[in-house]
Amino acid sequence: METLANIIQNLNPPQRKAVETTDGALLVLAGAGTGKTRVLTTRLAHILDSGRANPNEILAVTFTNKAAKEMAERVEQTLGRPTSGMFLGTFHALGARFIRKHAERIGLKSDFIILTPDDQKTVVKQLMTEKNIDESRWPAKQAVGIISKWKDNAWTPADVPKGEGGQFAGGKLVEIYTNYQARLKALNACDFGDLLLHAVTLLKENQDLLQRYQQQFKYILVDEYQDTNVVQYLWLRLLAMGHRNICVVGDDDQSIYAWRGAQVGNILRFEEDFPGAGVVRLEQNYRSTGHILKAASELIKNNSQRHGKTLWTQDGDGLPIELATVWDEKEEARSIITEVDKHFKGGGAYADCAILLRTAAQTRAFEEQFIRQGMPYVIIGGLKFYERKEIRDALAYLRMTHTQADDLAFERIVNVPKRGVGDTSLKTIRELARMQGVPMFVAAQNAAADGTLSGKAANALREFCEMVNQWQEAKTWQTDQLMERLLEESGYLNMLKEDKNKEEAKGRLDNLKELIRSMQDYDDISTYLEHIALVTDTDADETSDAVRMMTVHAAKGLEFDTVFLPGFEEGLFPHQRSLDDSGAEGLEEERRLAYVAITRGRRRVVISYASSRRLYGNYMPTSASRFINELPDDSIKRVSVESYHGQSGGQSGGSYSSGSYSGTGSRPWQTQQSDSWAPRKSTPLFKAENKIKRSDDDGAEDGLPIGHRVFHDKFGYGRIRRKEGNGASLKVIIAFDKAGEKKLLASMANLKSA
DNA sequence: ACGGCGGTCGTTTTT
DNA sequence: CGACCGCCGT
Repeated sequence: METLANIIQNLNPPQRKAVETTDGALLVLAGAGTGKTRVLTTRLAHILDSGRANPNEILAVTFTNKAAKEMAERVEQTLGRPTSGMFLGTFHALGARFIRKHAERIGLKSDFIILTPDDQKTVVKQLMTEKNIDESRWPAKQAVGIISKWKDNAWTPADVPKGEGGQFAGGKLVEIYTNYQARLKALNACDFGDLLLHAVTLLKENQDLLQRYQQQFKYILVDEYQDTNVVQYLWLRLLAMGHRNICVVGDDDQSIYAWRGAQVGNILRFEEDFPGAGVVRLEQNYRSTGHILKAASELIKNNSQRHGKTLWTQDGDGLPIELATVWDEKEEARSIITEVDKHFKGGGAYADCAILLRTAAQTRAFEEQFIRQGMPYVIIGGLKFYERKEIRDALAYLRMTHTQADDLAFERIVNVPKRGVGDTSLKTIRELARMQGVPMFVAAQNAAADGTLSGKAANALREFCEMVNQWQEAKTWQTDQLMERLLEESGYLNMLKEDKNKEEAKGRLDNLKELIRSMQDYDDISTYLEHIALVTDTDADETSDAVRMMTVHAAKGLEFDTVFLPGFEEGLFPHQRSLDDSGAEGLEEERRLAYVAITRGRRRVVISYASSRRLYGNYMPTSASRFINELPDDSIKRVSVESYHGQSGGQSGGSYSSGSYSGTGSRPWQTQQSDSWAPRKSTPLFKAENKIKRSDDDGAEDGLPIGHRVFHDKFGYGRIRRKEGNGASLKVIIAFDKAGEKKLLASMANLKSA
């Protein structure tokens, strides 16, 4: 067992300094792959082990649950004992914990619910409708966005500067914000922004609390400091002013959330905020090869707003960064998949490979090709589990059972499945509730009983309320069992089982099963609801051997053997919108994003760009990203995509070869249109005579025998299961190898024999 | 109450 | 091109 002293001894000098400089303010500039987590955890272990502080005197803040969890595990591992009592968690989780403890001081109850962005939109929309604000001119979503930004800036409604919000909603946005906060209080709810805003308000307005916590937290540690926004900064500052032992770790070059309120200025200004602060630079990289680091370093040098550091490695140069031009996004996807295939056939794993994209929409072209080629892939950080419709519905049932005053939950599920309670009834209930000052659930119950509402709606509501009342008596059940009962008795499961869109409904049912399974670890509803609100578990299939696909934002903090970076084109990366909205600063953020992307690669990085890309349906000509020109010639190698000619198995695709362009000093791709990447007609996969006759070709023989193997352009290979109908409306049910079972119209599906 | 049609709009999103 | 939303017709 390695002792702590040993671990510290084995750190490199700057790392050791970052661990041992425990007192005072310290800024640790930790470049990508420089052993940041190791330093953080060792530092915490060192503070505890040396008796400088007890666990409950340490505040350690991260942005993600994943980072918090990893840190907790590694501190315990290093220390050899549990660290219970330490205040370690995300800004939001710690904020929630703090607010729950002192909820009454800001007019909340400690069991307040945490609203999702979707809930926020619902509330704001209602407020805007009440004020007769034209939602087509001023979308509620945008209003939520602006209000959230105000909260990021630590502005309560009273703090919003005059003129902020401009003419939005006829200048009434601040009014809406005020009403919104009042409404949340009535709902006993906080949105994500409130978890921090209220935390700061509590400290500002309660001297006793401020003093108490300033005393308590002897040591404060902050991860990813470059991503902190104003309200997070203020919170930290308030707490740190007691002992002034604050250590922030971050990398200004990896600040990619300015558009969400993060202030790069926080990290750039740290030494002014905390005079006398020490600065440590971690620059030795343990992740990537020399070429990758050189390319990334040269790129980021083009930014002006930075502390400045240079990554280096003891290891060799490795492979140069490969640069490929392709015709369009389809060829881009095919060529990358071919490269992955080569990697796999050479004994590598699919999971070594990651495709990092500027925008989520880019996944589409890849998905189509993955399915077609039957290559396993996972999209990481797509739709969050709890953002799925069926999950939100299920949780609304749970919330309804937990608190019958949860109006948002009530509105969400009172008519799901359809019970015959429409907009009109709902509006009546909403108004009644408002007038009587009672929850909508109570208003509905009354209205159905006293005849304010009648007919079908009243009956439906009576039944619904009766059901909820019964559930409330089962509140103390195991959460998973209760959830199962709610879904069954509400008719939700039946609704899905009868859904005509079989494939989709099956997926939803699976998700609900997964939800119920995840509830087994929680024995009461409120603990579970807190968990689900603040924790996104996206790492469900981290173990599966599949190509990883995600946005660059989602890739921050991760690393892969081989990284593919498609779409390095002007307008896409850097994204036009960043340039339009934020000019030079926007460009710098895009460049940091590119820097993050490149530094994810351990051994191999492949950048590509297309000459033409489909945008909103039509093909647009594109040009190479300016970032490509900012990469050093010595560390890049031009590769071309070979053409393909009906390769075995009918798989089409391109493959890279370092042809005539390798290592040249000139930049041929800017001017040349070599025929090796000119558009080419794709080779037909099957000869015409192999093509299955369509049903309308021959009434007696449709040429689609059950059990026959077929190929479909979108879904890939599969086997015919059943048939329905005949003639022009003949449908075939095919079990695809990768895409699951689909029902297709034979005359449209363009199936080919396989 | 609710399904279907047509007009609009279209980055990134740790919590 | 497609998803989403609101409005309109039943």
